[in-house]
Amino acid sequence: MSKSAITRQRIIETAATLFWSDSYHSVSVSEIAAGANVNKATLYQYFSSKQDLAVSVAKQQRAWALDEIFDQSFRDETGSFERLERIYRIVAKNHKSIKRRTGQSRGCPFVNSAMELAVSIPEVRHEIETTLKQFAEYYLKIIEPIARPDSTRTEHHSIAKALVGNMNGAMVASKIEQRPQAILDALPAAVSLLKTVT
Amino acid sequence: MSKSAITRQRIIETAATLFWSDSYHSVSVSEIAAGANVNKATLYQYFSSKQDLAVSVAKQQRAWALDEIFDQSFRDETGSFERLERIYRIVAKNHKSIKRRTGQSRGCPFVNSAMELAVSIPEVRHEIETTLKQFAEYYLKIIEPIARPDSTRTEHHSIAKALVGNMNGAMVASKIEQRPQAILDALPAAVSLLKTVT
Amino acid sequence: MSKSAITRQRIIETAATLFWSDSYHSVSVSEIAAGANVNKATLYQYFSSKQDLAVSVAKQQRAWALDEIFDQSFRDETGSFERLERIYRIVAKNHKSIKRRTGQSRGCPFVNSAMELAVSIPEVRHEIETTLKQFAEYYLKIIEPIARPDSTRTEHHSIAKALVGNMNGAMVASKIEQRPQAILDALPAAVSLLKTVT
Amino acid sequence: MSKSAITRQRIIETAATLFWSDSYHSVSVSEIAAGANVNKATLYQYFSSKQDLAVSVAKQQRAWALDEIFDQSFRDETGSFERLERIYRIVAKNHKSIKRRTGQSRGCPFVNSAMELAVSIPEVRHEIETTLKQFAEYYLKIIEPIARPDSTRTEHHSIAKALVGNMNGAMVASKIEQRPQAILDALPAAVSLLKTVT
DNA sequence: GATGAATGAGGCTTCATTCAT
DNA sequence: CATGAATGAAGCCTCATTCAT
Repeated sequence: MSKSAITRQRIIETAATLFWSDSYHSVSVSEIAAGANVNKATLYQYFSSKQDLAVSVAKQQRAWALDEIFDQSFRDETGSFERLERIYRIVAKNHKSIKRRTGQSRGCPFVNSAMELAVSIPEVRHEIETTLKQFAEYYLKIIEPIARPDSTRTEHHSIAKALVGNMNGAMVASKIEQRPQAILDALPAAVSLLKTVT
Repeated sequence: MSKSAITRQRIIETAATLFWSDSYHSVSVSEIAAGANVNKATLYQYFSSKQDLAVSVAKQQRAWALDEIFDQSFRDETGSFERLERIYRIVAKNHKSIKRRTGQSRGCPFVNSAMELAVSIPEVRHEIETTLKQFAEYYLKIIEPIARPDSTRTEHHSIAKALVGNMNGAMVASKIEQRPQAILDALPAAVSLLKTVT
Repeated sequence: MSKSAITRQRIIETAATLFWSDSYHSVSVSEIAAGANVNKATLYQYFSSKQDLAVSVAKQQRAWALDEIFDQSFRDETGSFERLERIYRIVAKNHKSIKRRTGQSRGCPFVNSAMELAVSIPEVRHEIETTLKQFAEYYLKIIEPIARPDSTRTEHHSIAKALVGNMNGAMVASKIEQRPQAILDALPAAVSLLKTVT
Repeated sequence: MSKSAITRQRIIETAATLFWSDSYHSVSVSEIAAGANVNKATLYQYFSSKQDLAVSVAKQQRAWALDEIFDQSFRDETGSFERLERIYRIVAKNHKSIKRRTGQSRGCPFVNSAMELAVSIPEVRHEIETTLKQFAEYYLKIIEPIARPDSTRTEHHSIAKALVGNMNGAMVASKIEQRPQAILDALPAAVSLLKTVT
């Protein structure tokens, strides 16, 4: 990775962390630059605006989530229910660790950003829509192997979306109640949704 | 209602609308004052700060939601499944109408505010936590009449929370996909969750 | 005293206290009104402006100082040196008591107001100039009985002014060092100044 | 001096002049920025707040006073009485010149600021306390060479403080009477105070 | 005479962004 | 490519004051 690319990456990581720790608007460009150890003007050589940076953050976070949550959960040859459970366990573990470290239950970076920025930065909304679609693809791969033979692709899609929704709802609860355990609490509902196609 | 109370109410309503139409940070106090036809200084005689106003908005929105969604859905003597369905229908109808009028699918005001403000205005987070708890109470009243006799209160609570989560997930989807229909799409999952206790 | 006069007096007293406790600009008309238990609009029926109130306060404080400090010190038939000493003792006692009660060494209300307002409210400066002139009159009455026969009225006036200056300097020190004792510390210099005409 | 340092200095000088010409509260940050030919935001890159600026002004003014008044008066090898006189002459000349130029007798910047800000900006009070202590050191250096051999250090300190007080009282008079001559009027008292230790 | 309600103007501060080296 | 320095615009909030009853 070139020095440029490393700097760029550092800025994105810093911004991602700061945005997630509170919100897009509560973090200033100055703070991001300071956190990434770059001059503010330098930051603007990598990103044309704060909004642009937010879009890049959203993209980067998608890559992270796919890698660290979904690919992880699909790594071994295991059954669908186990995969589903793994997803929830990884996420919950992550959030519990953050809570331990920072005292905060931060919720889902995608949901957070989308709720705050959907209107004012449509591109962020679009990126997150794409992200959630990709999450749904993974859920489809969980559903299909165990689906009743007579079940339709449409049904599968609905369940996949319901599973995305279930997770998002859980993340919302986790943030509102400041209780990462809320994520695991939502696992049974996910399981029972999955069962409806079997 | 006294003149004071009317003015105060007008400010809250304006703020609620504006916050919901984009976000807390994207709306300035000046805009709220202008929208409510009061001088900025007048606004500050009713609310000690913008944050304080956000808290009042959160409280007011709770009252509205309970009145217009949950109480509405419980008005007639009907079955649990119908009540559940009504909740989703009222919400979906509302959001579709807003979309028609404004072009926007705004999502849930509680989820929106909570995601943006949970960290920086803890009192808003707290109010919304309370709100969702009260929503869960209504779901409990839907669950209990039809629950298996051997089902426990703990189970009921879990389902109630899952239903709140399902709705919140649906609202998130509705906002991210800009598609109020997402709310109705989530009804089957809600129904199937409810069935798990019957 | 009529009810009106009482209210007016209460406003002046409140304002005097508040101005003295910090400064003219650090106290708002709202605070004064609240402190005096009157509506802000009522306050404006008694005083045409905050500046006008400041002028009235300056006048009132003159009356108090003459009564409680100078007339007190001249009450009994005693010698000049004792009278001089009494002035310093009364003032010091006062300021020590305030310090005990509030933790603050507030300095001289005349010097404070004059330094802050001389430019922007010339009438306040003028009132305070008059006040200090009247103080000098009292010092003259201390000087004359003991002055060398060959000393001139001009000399007496100079000493009187020096005594006023000595007290003001002491009040400044008392405020800057937050130490009311500074007032008594200045007594020897006053005495030695007085001795120069004997 | 770096460009930064020059800008910073320019802001301090402008603020010092403006504060002195009326008062801290009567001057807005906008006016200071305009006077220093910088954007308001630039000012805030050099000073974290208006209060912070006031503290820096107080420090700068100390340096000026020590340089231009006390060090000047001590420059040549002369006697104590001459040095004392020089201090008063320099100050008086200064104030007369300002009065000629601006029509105002502004008084002492330290006393002015202290009286206005002692309560609300304790750090300003502290800086000015330090300043006056350093002035007293100079007076000590005037006292010691001519003090009676049997006089004590404590006495010397008292006289030094009395001289500071005498000057401050003179500055107060100069401002209240709008008459810089009041400064020179106070010289005889200073001299006679000095003589008390000889 | 008293007061609840309202307000224009302006306060301090911070923002995202750009210039010039 | 990096950065020290600068900035227009806008943020939230408070002020002294007045209106209308």
